[in-house]
Amino acid sequence: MAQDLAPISPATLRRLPDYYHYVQRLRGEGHETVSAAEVARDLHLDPTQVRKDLAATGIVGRPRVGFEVAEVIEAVEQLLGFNDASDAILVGAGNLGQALLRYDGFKSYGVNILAAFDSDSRKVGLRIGGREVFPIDKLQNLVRRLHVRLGILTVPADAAQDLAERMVSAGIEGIWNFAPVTLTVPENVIVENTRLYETFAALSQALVKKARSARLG
Amino acid sequence: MAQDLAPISPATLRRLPDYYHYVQRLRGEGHETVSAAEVARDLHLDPTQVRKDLAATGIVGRPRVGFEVAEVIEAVEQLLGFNDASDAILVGAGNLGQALLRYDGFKSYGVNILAAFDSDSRKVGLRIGGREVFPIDKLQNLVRRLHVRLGILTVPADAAQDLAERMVSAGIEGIWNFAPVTLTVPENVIVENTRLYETFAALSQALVKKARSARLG
DNA sequence: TAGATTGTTAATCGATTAACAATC
DNA sequence: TAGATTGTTAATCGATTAACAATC
Repeated sequence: MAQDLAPISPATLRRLPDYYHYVQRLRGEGHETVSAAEVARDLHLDPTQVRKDLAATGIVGRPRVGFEVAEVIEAVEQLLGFNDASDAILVGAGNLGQALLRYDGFKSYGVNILAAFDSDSRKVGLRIGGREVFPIDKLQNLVRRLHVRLGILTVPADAAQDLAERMVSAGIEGIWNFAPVTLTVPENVIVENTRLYETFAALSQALVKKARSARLG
Repeated sequence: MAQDLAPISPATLRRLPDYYHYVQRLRGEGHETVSAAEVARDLHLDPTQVRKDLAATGIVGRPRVGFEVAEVIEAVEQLLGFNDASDAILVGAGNLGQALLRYDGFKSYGVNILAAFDSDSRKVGLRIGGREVFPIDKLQNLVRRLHVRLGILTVPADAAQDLAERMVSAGIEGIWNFAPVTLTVPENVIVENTRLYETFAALSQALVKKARSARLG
C-alpha cells in the first residue's frame, strides 16, 4: 500500500494539517466529496496549489466530482502519523508547558504525552492534565525504558540547549522546540521550532506602519 | 530618522525576532559588536542572509568589525514596535489563552494585554495573570473606549470566525489567531496565524518515516 | 598596507501560479 | 455529448546562496 511517493515539500507539509482540520469539519457536516476550488476558497489558497498538495499525499481526485473527504483524512493521518499515537515527554512545566499538558487535542494528532519533567522542585510531584511532573534526573531512565522518541521542549531560553542535549542522550529522536533558541543537536535528531514571535513579527510591524501613516495623515 | 526603507519581506520579518533574542543574549554577555558570520554560525543561517536581513532593517555594519549589538536591538525594536507597548485584548481564556495571560514576556515584545474575554460564565470574573476575564458582550465597549487595536484569539475552531467578526466590528485592526481556522475578515484588518500543528507536521512525518524505514531496515 | 568583513549583484533554488490537455 | 474538474507542464515569483568588489 504505502507506495513510495516523492518527498513532500516543507511548504506542503505545513498546509496538510489545515486541510485535515478543514475536511474533518466537512465530514462532520455530512459532505462526502470536495473540489479543489472549494478548499481553495475556504482556506484562501490557490486551487492549483490545493490540487498539487493533495496529489503529493498520493490521493487521486475524480474529474467533475472532486476528492473523497474520507480519503483526504485517511491520507493525512497515514502520512503524518496522526492515526497511531506515539509516546512523548514534555520538558518544562511552566506556563506554556502546562497549557500543552492540559490541552487534550493532542491525541488526535498522534501525540500521547506520558509525563512531564521540570527542574523546579516545587513543580515536581504535581499532576497537570493528568500527567505527573518528574525531576529532570528521571528523564533518562523513563525515556530509555519506554523507548520514547518525541520530546516537547518548553523551557526558558537559557536552559534549552542543555535540556535538549539530555533529551538526545536519553534517546529522543525528535524535538518540538518552543524555546526562542537555535538548538544544536546531532544530525540524526530532528528539531522543529515553534516560535510564537515569528508570526507575531509581521503583525506587529504592520500595525506599527499603519499607526505611523495614520499619524502622518 | 525613520527613513523609508524598502518593504521587508515576510521571510526576513520572521527571522528578526530570532536576531533580537540572539543579540540580547550577546549584550547580556558584554559583547558590543557581532559579525554576520558569528550570527550565522549560532543561528544556523547563511552569512549572506544575515547581512541582507540586517541591511533590510536599515542598520549598517563596519568592515572588519561587524554590527553594533545595540544598533541591532534598537533597529528591531523600532521596526516591530517592541519599544512602546501597545494594548491588546485576549479572547478565549482556555488552556492556551491562560498560558498567554500568565506569560510575562509579552511586554518585551510591545504587547500589553489589558483584559481577557470568554463566553463561559464560569470563567468570567476570574483573574488570570493579573487580568480580569470579562463576558464577550463587554468586548465591544472596552475595545472602543480604550482604542485597542490588537486582539489575540485563542478560542476553539468553531467559535473563531464569529469572535473574529465581533473583534473587528469593535475596532480591532490586527488579529493574532491561534485557532486552526482560516478567518475571513475585511481587507484592512490584518490576520496572522500561529498554528502549533504547522511545524509539528514536518516533525511528525519525519518520525513516521524513520520508524518505517527502521522497521523495514 | 594587508586582510577581514561588509554590501550588492548575479545565479540558483524552491514554491506559487497560470495554462491547458486529460478525464469522466 | 458537453462541461466541470482533475493532473501536469510551463512560467513566474520570491527567497536563498554564491561570487566579488568596496571599505575600513
